[in-house]
Amino acid sequence: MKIGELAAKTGVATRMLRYYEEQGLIAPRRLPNGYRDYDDYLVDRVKKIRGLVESGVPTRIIGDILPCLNQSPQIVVRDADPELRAMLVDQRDAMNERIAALEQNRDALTRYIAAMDHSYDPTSHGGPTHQADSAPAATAA
Amino acid sequence: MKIGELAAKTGVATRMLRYYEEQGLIAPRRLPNGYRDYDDYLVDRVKKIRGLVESGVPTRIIGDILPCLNQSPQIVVRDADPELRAMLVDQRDAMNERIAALEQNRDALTRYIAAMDHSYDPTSHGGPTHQADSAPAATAA
DNA sequence: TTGCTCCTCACGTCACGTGAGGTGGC
DNA sequence: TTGCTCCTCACGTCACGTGAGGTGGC
Repeated sequence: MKIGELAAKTGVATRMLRYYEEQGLIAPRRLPNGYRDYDDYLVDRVKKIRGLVESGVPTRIIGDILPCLNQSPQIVVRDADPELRAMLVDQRDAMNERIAALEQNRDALTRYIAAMDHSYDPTSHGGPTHQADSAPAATAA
Repeated sequence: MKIGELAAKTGVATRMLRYYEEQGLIAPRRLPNGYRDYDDYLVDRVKKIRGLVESGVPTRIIGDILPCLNQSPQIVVRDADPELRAMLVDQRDAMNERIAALEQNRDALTRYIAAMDHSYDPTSHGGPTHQADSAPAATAA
C-alpha cells in the first residue's frame, strides 16, 4: 500500500504520515523504487495515532500508549509497571480537563447560536420564532 | 494589577499574557515605569481565552468568539450575521469532534488502567482483586 | 509526451517554553 | 546591597502546512 492510498484511507495527509514515521510511530517498508510500502494494519494504527494527537498526547509518548488501546485487558497487563500507570493516569486526567473545557465552550456557543436563530427583536415581545439547530443562516427568512 | 498577579489569578504564564496581548486579545495599560497594568475584568477574560485556546480555537478568531461567550442571549443578538454564525457553527462542530476523540481515548485509557489495577495473573482463576480508580500504583500491595 | 504520484529537502506557522541581559521597587 | 519582579529581544520546540525541484509509472 503506497502513501497516497494510506492517506486516503485514514484522512491523514501524506506529510503527516512521513512525520509520524520520523517520530518513530510507524515504520513502512520500501519498494525497490524507494516508495514507502504500508501494511494494512497501519490503517488502524494511523487512525489511533491521529486520535491521540488530537487528544493532545505528545508523539513521543503515543508509542507507549498505543499498545494499551489495542489489546484486550485479558491479554496485556501482567506486571503493573508503576511508571507506565502514572503516565496513563496523567494523560487521562489531562483528557478529562480538555473535555470539560471543550464542553463548556461548546455549550456556550450552542446557546449563542440558538439565540441568533431566535432572531431576537427588542421591539417585539414574542418568544423565539423559528430555525433549527444546525440549519444554515442563509435559509432564514 | 501587574502581570505576575494576573498570572497567579489565572494560572496563565506571564509569557502567555504577553503573547495574547501581541495577538490583540488583551490590551493592558502601562504604568509610568513601563510595567503592564491589568484591569480586574481581565482575569475572567484571560480564563476564557485559555479555555478557547485549549479547545483548539485559533487566537485570530478568539477575539470574535469572546463576546458571544460573555453576553446573555437577551442582550446580544440583533442582526444574525451569517458569516459569524457559520464560523461559530464550524467551531462548535470541531469541538464536538474533539470531544468525541477525547472521550474515546479517555475511556480506552480508563479501561486499561482498571485492568492494570486488577493485576491479572494468568496462573489464577479469581476475578479482580482491589484498587480504586485513581489510586497511585505505589500504594498497591 | 502527458499527468499523476512519489521522493527529499527546507522554510513558514502557531502556540507556546526558556533563557539572556537589563531595569525597577521594597 | 539583596532579592524579587518586571522589561524586551530572541532562539528553541512541536505538530504541522506548503512549496521547490526532481523522479517513477501508466
